[in-house]
Amino acid sequence: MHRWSELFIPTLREAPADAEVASHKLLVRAGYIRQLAAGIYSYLFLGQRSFNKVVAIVRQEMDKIGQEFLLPALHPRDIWEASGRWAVMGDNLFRLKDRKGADLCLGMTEEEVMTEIARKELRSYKQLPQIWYQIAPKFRDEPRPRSGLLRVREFLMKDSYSFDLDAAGLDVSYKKHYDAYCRIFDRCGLKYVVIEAYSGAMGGSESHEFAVYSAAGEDQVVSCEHCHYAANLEKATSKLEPVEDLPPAGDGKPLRVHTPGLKTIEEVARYLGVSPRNKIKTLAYVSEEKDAKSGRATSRPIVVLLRGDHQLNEAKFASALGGAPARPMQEEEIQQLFRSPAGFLGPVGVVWASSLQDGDRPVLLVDHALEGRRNLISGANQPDYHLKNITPGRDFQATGYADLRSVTAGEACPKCGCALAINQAVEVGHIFKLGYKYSESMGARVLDRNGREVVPIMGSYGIGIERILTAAVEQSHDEHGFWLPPQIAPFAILVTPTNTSEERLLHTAREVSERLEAAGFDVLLDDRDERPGVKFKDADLVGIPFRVTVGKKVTEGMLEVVHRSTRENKDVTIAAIGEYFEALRLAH
RNA sequence: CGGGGAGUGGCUCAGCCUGGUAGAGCACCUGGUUCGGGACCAGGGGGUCGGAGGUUCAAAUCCUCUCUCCCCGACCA
Repeated sequence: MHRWSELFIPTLREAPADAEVASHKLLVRAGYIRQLAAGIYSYLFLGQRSFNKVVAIVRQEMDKIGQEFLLPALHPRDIWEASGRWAVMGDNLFRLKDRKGADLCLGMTEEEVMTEIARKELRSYKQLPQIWYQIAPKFRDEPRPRSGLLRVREFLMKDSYSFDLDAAGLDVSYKKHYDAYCRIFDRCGLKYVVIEAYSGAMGGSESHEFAVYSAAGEDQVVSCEHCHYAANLEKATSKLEPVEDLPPAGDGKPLRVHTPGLKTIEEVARYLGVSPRNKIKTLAYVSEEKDAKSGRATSRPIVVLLRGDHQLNEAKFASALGGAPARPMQEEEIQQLFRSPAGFLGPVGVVWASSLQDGDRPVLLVDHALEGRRNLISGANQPDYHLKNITPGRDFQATGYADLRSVTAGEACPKCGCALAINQAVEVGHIFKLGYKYSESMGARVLDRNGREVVPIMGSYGIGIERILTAAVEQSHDEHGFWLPPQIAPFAILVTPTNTSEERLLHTAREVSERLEAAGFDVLLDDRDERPGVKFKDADLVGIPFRVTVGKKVTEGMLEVVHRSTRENKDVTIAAIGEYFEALRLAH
């Protein structure tokens, strides 16, 4: 049994000035964590104890589907070169040199190391499938660490990797992870949602994210209240209401109209008496790529067309470009391509690339919402003029059509048509079907049944351990403190004698603590010589879900059990205290 | 990296504008009283005012540079 009087639990009456988010303030106040530097935290006794419980749950569930490894955090440069990510990861990768001047980095994920093992060791289809996982620190030099433990530079991650012979095998490994993740987050007491997600820098096809709704979260989750549709904003789509096209003006061919000084969509639409929905929004970007062999940087104009009232989604844009980074065009570049200043740009009069491979011409990507539309209005590539009667496919030829716009709240669900909502959430887990990206680039091969060499297909799967705790605090707190689910709380029960100088109270509290502990509960005895008010305030703060108050009623053989979440207060006899918690445990 | 804010005992902050003695509350130590929602009395310890340079008889305060942290944007577990 742990006695508070002997422990280091530095609770704070006030939140540190640099904390903004509830979980950050409370975890510091409760003595769980202390900050060492931006995005770098020490976990103190209560924090580490809670982490250990989370880790134990994760490990138990992962052991049902995979095998635990422990990989190094220090990686040699060459494996990251092999995967191509030494260059791709840029400043996010912590890099360092050893005494001989050799380049090393700190692992931000471990696809490279796992694939390296697979490459060297896996020889036959008979060895597949494999699921390998670890629970180990990861390092990312985040551009901006944030919100306490929500976005940090060193964190504990459960990362796992699956190797299968074919896509059907990957489906099975993926499903195993999906189910294991559900069990993990259920056991951790989180109220989470599973959403369709964007694969991002990881590459790959299918991807799901496990998210916990919280205003502190950085994820935008689009969800339907009616059906179960839920997706990351970077991935979400919606059904659009049909838009009535304008009737052709004049002879129906592109018609120049004078729009003096009117640059924005809104201004032009109002001036011409039409809706922004009948306008084309023209956005100009440049993608810059370094040729891997020559090292020469090549840049290429990328122009995006959207419906006038729509917003470009950067993630969708990036994936339409195959992940190549793009930056907004500068004024001179715009002049060069369109021969017109920004504000009057349009697709007509430029010869666009017929495909992304058609490298000499500028690329024109058009959002699906413009497909099949007629008689739209765009800039005329001439100062103070716009064009009417623009019909895609007739007046200009796009390089390609893609889903490029961001969904907005209130649009119709793509599955059932009901209104979509957008909410903030914390991403606690993410699963990816990676495909062949790493196994191919790093040269992993096995022989199949027919003795032919095949490349194994991979999946990769992550859980942020800190984020489980953070999300749990975010979802269950008030101005006095927080309460964790007993499974992940540092202690399940706090026994509080109101006055330790009264021998009888202290004695009873000890005895009750011992009995509860013998019954298998994690018990903390607050035997500090403090006034009851101080102990109650601390009890409310530190995340322990149940409190047993040992006070005056002891003379009548009674204790009080306080449920932190509801603040319910129940009298229980000393004799029955064990059964009381036993019954609660059964209820869980 | 762009934009905004902040660095003063352990914590939260005042003092800075208008240069001259470093302050409050909480926390801490000793003694006493007190004991069901952050007690009271008495005494006490603790601060290179983020760092460097400059102006001045004199700098927490004015000037220059710099470091760190937080918040808003582009990234992710």
